[in-house]
Amino acid sequence: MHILIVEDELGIVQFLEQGLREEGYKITTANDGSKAFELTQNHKFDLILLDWMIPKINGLDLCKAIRIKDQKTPIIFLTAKDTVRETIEGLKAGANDYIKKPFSFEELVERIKIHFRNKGGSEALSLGTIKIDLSKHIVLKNDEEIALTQREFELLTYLIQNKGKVCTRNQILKDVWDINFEYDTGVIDVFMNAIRKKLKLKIEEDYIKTIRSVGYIANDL
Amino acid sequence: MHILIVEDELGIVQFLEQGLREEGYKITTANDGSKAFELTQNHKFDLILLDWMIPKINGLDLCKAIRIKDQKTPIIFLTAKDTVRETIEGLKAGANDYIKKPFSFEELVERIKIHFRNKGGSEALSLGTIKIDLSKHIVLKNDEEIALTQREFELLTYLIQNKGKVCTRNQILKDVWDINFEYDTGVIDVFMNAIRKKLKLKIEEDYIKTIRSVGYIANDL
DNA sequence: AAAATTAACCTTAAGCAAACATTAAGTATA
DNA sequence: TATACTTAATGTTTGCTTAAGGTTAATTTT
Repeated sequence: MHILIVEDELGIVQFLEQGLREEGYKITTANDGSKAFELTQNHKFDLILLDWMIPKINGLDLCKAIRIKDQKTPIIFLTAKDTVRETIEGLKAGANDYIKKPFSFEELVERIKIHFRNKGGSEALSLGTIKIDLSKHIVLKNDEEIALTQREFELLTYLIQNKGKVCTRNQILKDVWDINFEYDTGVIDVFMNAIRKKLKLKIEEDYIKTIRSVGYIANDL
Repeated sequence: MHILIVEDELGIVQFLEQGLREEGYKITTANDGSKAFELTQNHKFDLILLDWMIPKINGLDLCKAIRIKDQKTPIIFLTAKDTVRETIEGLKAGANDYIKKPFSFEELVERIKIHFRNKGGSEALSLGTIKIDLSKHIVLKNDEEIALTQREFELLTYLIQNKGKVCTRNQILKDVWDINFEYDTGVIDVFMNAIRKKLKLKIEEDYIKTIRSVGYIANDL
């Protein structure tokens, strides 16, 4: 889960960054509005924490600007102003939630979790005619359900989440199997075989391509 | 659509009032139980948001009092995390739903819409031929009443409220048992077994499906 | 350039461990 | 003290991993 923190006060940034890192989130920070906007146009975040008062572009305008292209990513406002009017402005501009300074760290984490809970990973992953619904935990090919085991599901999801990028065998072992050391095993091959078989993907088809002596890559055609 | 907000904390009242006004609802507020009761006797509301802890009359008694004359108007409890267990009392007392603090504004609006969507009585949860009446605390299968214990009821309700979404074992432990740490226990299995047995759900039937090494999912067929 | 060699990958099947189902006994609760 | 909840023990199923043999592709040798 990748969170963007947009805040200019260094103390708060460090506090949030360190704390949220410990919670297991990947963090990127921006200390002014224009830098933040640039980041949002080139990267995908799972959630944005946005201070109301930031240099160059104010939080409200930044929120509106982000929402032009992206209606989905949850935006939570951090603000010292506790007047209701501005809350509403923020919500109208497309923010999803609002938290008043000073806030407890626990409170913030709770709020963040709420937003991830609702999302439930409902973003639909796809690869050609293959669709993955994470919240239902099903895989469809041409709208027909394909039963995969847990590991098969995880591996396929991983490849599709990294669509267009080569996944090396070591990366796969690390991210799917949690094996962080050099280890010669054939599991990946076995599972790739199972996935291709169940999804009826011929090897010469390029949806999932073998990169010999490197790894695998998933690609729409 | 006219909503009554019963809450004593001014900040929350204002936040809710303005936010819901923006959503197009007509809003009336009351900051204590007796004032709220008076309002309900002289006006008709389409929905009531009710804090658990309010001055003069507590939320639970107020709920009961309202239900003497009026069985229809949806009542949603706003409740702090650590009183969820008591909220079940609230549901028995005639509330239709509850929402845990802290909640996101979005989440609240979603819940409100759900109640307006299926208006025409208390919200009936269902799964195939299984029906749950939250206000009566009753489970029916093919119109025949099935006696469930409290925990069984809560677990089944939870699964059906999240129909179509996978409920992980950790989520279930957290939301039904309020166990927020990693803990190896077999309770879930025992209760799933009891529910399936009492409702005569065969494992190979997909109303409640086991997702191995993830959790369970409820589904209409 | 063809054949032989090697290395990486594909495929299959069997053993084994983990996850789940089920039952019963112990513990808490109302 | 009876009912419901939890833990523990046992049985069952599922699927992960290993291992072994077959295939393909790249490299080296002839």
